[in-house]
Amino acid sequence: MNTQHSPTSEFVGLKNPQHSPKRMLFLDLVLSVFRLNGLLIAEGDAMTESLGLTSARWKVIGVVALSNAGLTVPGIARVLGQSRQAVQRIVDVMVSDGLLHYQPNPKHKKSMLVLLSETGVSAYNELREVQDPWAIRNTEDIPVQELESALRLVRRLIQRLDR
Amino acid sequence: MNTQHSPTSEFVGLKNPQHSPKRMLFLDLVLSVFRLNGLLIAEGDAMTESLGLTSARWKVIGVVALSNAGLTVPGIARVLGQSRQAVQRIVDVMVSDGLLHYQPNPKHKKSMLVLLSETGVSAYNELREVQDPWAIRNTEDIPVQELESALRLVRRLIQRLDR
DNA sequence: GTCTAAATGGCAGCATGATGGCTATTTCCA
DNA sequence: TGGAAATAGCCATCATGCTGCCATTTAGAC
Repeated sequence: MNTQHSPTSEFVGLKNPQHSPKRMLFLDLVLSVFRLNGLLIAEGDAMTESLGLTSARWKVIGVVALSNAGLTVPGIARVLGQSRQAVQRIVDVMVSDGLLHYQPNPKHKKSMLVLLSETGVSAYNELREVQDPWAIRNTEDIPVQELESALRLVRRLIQRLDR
Repeated sequence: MNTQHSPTSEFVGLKNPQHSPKRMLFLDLVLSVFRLNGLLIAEGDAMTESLGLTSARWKVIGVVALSNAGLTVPGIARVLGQSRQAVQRIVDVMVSDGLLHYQPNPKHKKSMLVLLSETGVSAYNELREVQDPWAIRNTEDIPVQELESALRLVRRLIQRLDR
């Protein structure tokens, strides 16, 4: 992705002595999350390219796959914390690509349920076949306890910001 | 932002017993980073709205402010881990908004140095005035040690992915 | 000193996601 | 039950960021 070494947060943070360490720590964390987000998207796109997926799509396919009875578009959006419209666009494309299909929703005349098609199910299986080794590869030298504690902190920040 | 409670990773992860805990933990962390990224951008936009800034712009203004002799556009891009083009667009707009200005670069005929204008300096000061309390507010009940350990993990993942 | 590879600028096109406005449907409560 | 509020679909617009392409400039190897 980068042609050079990128000092990112080492460079951006920790330089101005008039700020409290905690503040710099937090801003450094924020910038690092931005950075990691970008890298994860790039990585996800590259990883799922051969499956005809992208990062945006494996998020959706993952959510749908884990729902038993199907989800509406706004439901997927709520799970992912994204706008209805963004998810609607992705789902429409995925339906026309044959990965998902709509099903009448007994509880709502207009808001259809989204389900995996057969193609979608196999895409999800293939997805897991590349995603699992990727996840393992990226965590093999990181203790579970560290992952758990970082996840807790991230969730804590999410809870705080999501209102 | 969300009209309902958003279960995000609680929902997406931790359901399928055939996966190793570490894998689910990592995927959960990935989805949570996506989520946090979105929330941080929204928060940053709202916070700096009155200053005529956006998240994309305070990233740039922060990097430029911390550089002594100015940086080229590709230099900023390397620090932020973004494409030249994305940064170029933002910088051009910020120059025409009077926040930044270009200065001839003795080392490169075409690649100008980017510096803060006077307006840019005061915007940066105002930025810090809202950003500092925000950072403090969001970390007041979180021990420094937890922030440090999460930052270490995030950076570790960044290093691993950034090649 | 020359020549090749890397870096840069500038252009275009595309993907993702947010927002706002409008209408239709559904839910909730007085 | 009736009406307000929430939810959902749909359309358009904008912001951010990516890639590809090509010409120019710079830097490094020889």
